[in-house]
Amino acid sequence: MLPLQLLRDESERIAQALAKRGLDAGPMLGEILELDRERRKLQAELDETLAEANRKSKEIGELFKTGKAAQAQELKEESGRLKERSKTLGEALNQAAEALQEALYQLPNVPHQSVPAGQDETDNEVVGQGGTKPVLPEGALPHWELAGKHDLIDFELGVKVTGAGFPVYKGKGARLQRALIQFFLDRNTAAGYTEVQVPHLVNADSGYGTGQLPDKEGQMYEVQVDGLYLIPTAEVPVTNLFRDVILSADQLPVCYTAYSPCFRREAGSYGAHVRGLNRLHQFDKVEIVRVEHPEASYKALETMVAHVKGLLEALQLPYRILRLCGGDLGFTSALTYDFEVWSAAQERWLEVSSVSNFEAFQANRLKLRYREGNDKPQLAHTLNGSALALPRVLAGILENYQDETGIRIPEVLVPYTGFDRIDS
RNA sequence: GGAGGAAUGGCAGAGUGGUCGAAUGCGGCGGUCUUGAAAACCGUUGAGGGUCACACCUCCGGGGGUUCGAAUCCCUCUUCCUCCGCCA
Repeated sequence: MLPLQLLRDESERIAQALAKRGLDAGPMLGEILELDRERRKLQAELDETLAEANRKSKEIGELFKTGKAAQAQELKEESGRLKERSKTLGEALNQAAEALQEALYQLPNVPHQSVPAGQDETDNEVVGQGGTKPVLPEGALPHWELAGKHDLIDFELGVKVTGAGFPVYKGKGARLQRALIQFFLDRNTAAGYTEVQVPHLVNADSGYGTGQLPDKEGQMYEVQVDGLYLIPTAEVPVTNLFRDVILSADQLPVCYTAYSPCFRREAGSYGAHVRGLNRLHQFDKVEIVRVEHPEASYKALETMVAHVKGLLEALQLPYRILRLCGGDLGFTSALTYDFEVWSAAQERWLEVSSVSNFEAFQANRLKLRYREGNDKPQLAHTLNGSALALPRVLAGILENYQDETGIRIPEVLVPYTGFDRIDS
């Protein structure tokens, strides 16, 4: 949710920037500003009425004390009329405030100036790459076949226990996955991120805080009886740790990392592109989250990008970095870099990380602020990124590291796995 | 799951119908004193809306109600504590 003050001050600029998303925000902004005026007008009227009623109440108190009951009675009647009026005004105000709130929820974040205009993922801009695509041996296999051949992952068992998209990892497959989690957490904490373990179910307030609600409701699994949602990413609980928080400026930046399973309904996505580990309903991810001073947030974003890059280079996986275009940019993000790993056997790129600056968009919903000295609290900036999402990294390792007889383990992982090859 | 108690400002803790956004202590910030620091003393110190700035309005866990008037009374929800039961 964009800060209202920003819309009042810079609606022209915002409308232009939102055009990069292919959105004609002019009418929406007009409506919002109109609702805002309406709301303030009603608020002023209500305040005036309440002020009057407050004065009357005090007078009545005085009159009773001095024994002038008859006069007090008169004032009571006037007070009653004021009460009626404030009730009506209050209802009108609530309606206006609610309409304003809803309109604000509809408005996505303003793309950063560096965001390229564009329709969809084909317009994303490649801003970096590294590693070399391997030359695979004769008879190389896609990861789901490798996983079956070496008994690393059992997709069918997952179907039996739960359904499609819930794989069962076994033996060295499970071990490799755990090694990756450990490796990522170690690297992240070494880079200054504090490890946290957070709930995997969140309440609706948290969903609103980070922007999953109200619009992306269908993406999350919901536990209706308790009003809870399974997290689609650790971003939700971790960022919500800071809901309704005022930090002092010298506490910034706050850097957290968390491992969690992620649950996504991914309704309507089936077919060849979701085979194997390409797209799952449950997967593991290690996330990094930062709360930053607004002036430092873009520098922090570059730091995060460099860090994620370091992870992929340590694993020696061929990757590329994309700057998302306006059309592909997430609703809550101002600037996003995607990291993709080359899937050698499928011959396609797989997204393994998405690093974003949300500026004050989430902070505004979260009421996450910082205070400089004794100044008024200001909205902080929030950022996050995957570091990294596990299944596609796993897929990349299996495919890229396969040789004639099996699969090698990236050197940096060997201390974590305890084995350096997978052979059957 | 059952029975009781509680929820107030950064923290602790007063306040049981009016002048209470709220005593007091601690903490924070500013100052006096000091070579400097500590101590002591003085001042200041919640958030949101609104305004050029004031005024003014709202907020004492959330929601609803009683009353001219609610932190204070009633209902309800949530959370925490104590006891009992169950349990990884």
